[in-house]
Amino acid sequence: MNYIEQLKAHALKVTPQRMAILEEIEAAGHIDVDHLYEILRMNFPSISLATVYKNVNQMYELQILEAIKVPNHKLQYEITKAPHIHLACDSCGSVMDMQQCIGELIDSAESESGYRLNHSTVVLNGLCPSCQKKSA
Amino acid sequence: MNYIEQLKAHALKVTPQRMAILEEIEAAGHIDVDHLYEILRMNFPSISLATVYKNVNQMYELQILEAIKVPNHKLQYEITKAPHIHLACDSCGSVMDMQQCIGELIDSAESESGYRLNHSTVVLNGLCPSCQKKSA
DNA sequence: ATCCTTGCAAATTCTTTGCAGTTAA
DNA sequence: TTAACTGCAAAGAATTTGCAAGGAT
Repeated sequence: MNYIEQLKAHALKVTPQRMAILEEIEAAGHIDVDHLYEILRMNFPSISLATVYKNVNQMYELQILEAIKVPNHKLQYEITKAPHIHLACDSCGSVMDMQQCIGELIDSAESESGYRLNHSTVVLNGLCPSCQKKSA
Repeated sequence: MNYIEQLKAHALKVTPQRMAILEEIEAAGHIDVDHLYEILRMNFPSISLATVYKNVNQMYELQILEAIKVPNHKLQYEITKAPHIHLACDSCGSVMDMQQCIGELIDSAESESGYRLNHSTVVLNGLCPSCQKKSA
């Protein structure tokens, strides 16, 4: 999808910093602020950490981004896409996306609760195949 | 359920501080570290913030607690119970539990992915009934 | 032209750590 | 008894803020 449209739709100006942030998060899949900053600096030496924070927070609040917490790891951000499931490894901290329809779940929760729901974060934690081998 | 048993099962000593932390989290339902500390101090003036952090982190890693992130609010902790759904209000930050079976979801995700899953955090975000009225 | 955004540095807030004394098992 | 736990204070991280200069619309 087009980030430019998305930014404009939220009345955010299309700056090179914002585009770079979105592109790097997209490329990384799931990433925390520190790591994102380190990567951005490679192609964008002048960017400041404060700018990364301001933008990530702002876009998170606008639901352009979502956040996933795994024990022992910092909050990881990703581009908001269709509702899906995250598989998170408690050992290495990696997060994998899984396409599976959770629309029904959301619909039934909404009608039962009276909440007006608009986004979701579903994280299933455990050990990824690779970490299972290591601990075996 | 019995916290004493649970602590012993994880080789954690049963201290008054730990019991108080668990009891206050239970009573609050969902609470962040700061707020928890403030409440604990009322009945436990000598408790230190460092102790709260150490214990919450430790119990989170052991999955005695789980964590929920809502935009604009600090991480909130709760006692780990049977897998269930959290309804979180992005406006007031409140979190409500909803008993609904997500065992199937977990089982199918596990068999499809090769992950060994052992806990889950399902958060559906939106506006609670009360905040819907305010914004109407 | 205007308002938003950036980058810097400082301030603040949050979290962890080391250690000596205390306590649960 | 002894290994774990607590509280304190200090250190260290993480995050936010104020403001002047620059940039997008």
